[in-house]
Amino acid sequence: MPQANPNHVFRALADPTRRALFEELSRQGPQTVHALTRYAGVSQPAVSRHLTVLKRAKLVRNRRAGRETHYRAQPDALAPMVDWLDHYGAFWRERFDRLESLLERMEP
Amino acid sequence: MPQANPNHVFRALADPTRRALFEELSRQGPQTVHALTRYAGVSQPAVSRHLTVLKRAKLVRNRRAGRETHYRAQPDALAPMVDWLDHYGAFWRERFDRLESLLERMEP
DNA sequence: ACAAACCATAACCGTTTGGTTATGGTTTGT
DNA sequence: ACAAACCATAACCAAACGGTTATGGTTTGT
Repeated sequence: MPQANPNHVFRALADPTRRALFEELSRQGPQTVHALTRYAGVSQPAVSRHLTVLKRAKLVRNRRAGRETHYRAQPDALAPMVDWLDHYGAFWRERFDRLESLLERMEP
Repeated sequence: MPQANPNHVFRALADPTRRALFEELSRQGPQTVHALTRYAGVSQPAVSRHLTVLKRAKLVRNRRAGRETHYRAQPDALAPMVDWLDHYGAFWRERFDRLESLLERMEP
């Protein structure tokens, strides 16, 4: 499974409304566009286009079911961002390395 | 030390040129605007403004030394992004939880 | 069969963004 | 003292963004 363009991921999550949509899908599970529209506080077309952007970043998947479309979060698409932080965020790297070294001492 | 606005962090890192600047500072250490301009491939004023955006997100700090300004990466400002991923990225959370549970079994 | 519900796309609009050149202030080197 | 170097800010511009209303295509319910 080819990783999504990191650029797409970073760009998609730069907008607070899109982050909120992704968060909602992560917490509450799959939902229709209608439900997400009620949640988001912007118009339905706006939600649709935000979802399109998230989809291009592979952060969500959709499944058509009759007249409604169900969207679900695809959290493993965050991998490029995690990798980036892993690489360039010393704060994070430290925290991770500490655990990993413990892990290695545990299972040599 | 109050965490930077998560919005600022996400927005700042959404631009590839700004990410490149932050990466360069992370890898090579502090550098002047001049050096960063040679690296970035855009004009000096453009670099200056990108650095201002990164600074608002607290991702970089600057120190004036005579006529030059030295910028350095401030990786712990990535914390809001790490926290967010920790919360909403199942992929990531799994990886982390697995290590943490091992850690707990080690040090009860 | 028909009206209503659901969703995506189009068309439009003001604002933000990311780039440029121009300029000016401070500091350095000669 | 003066020219050059370094940097930030201003002014400007095209493109991208995020929102809206309008519209049309499917699907559902009566």
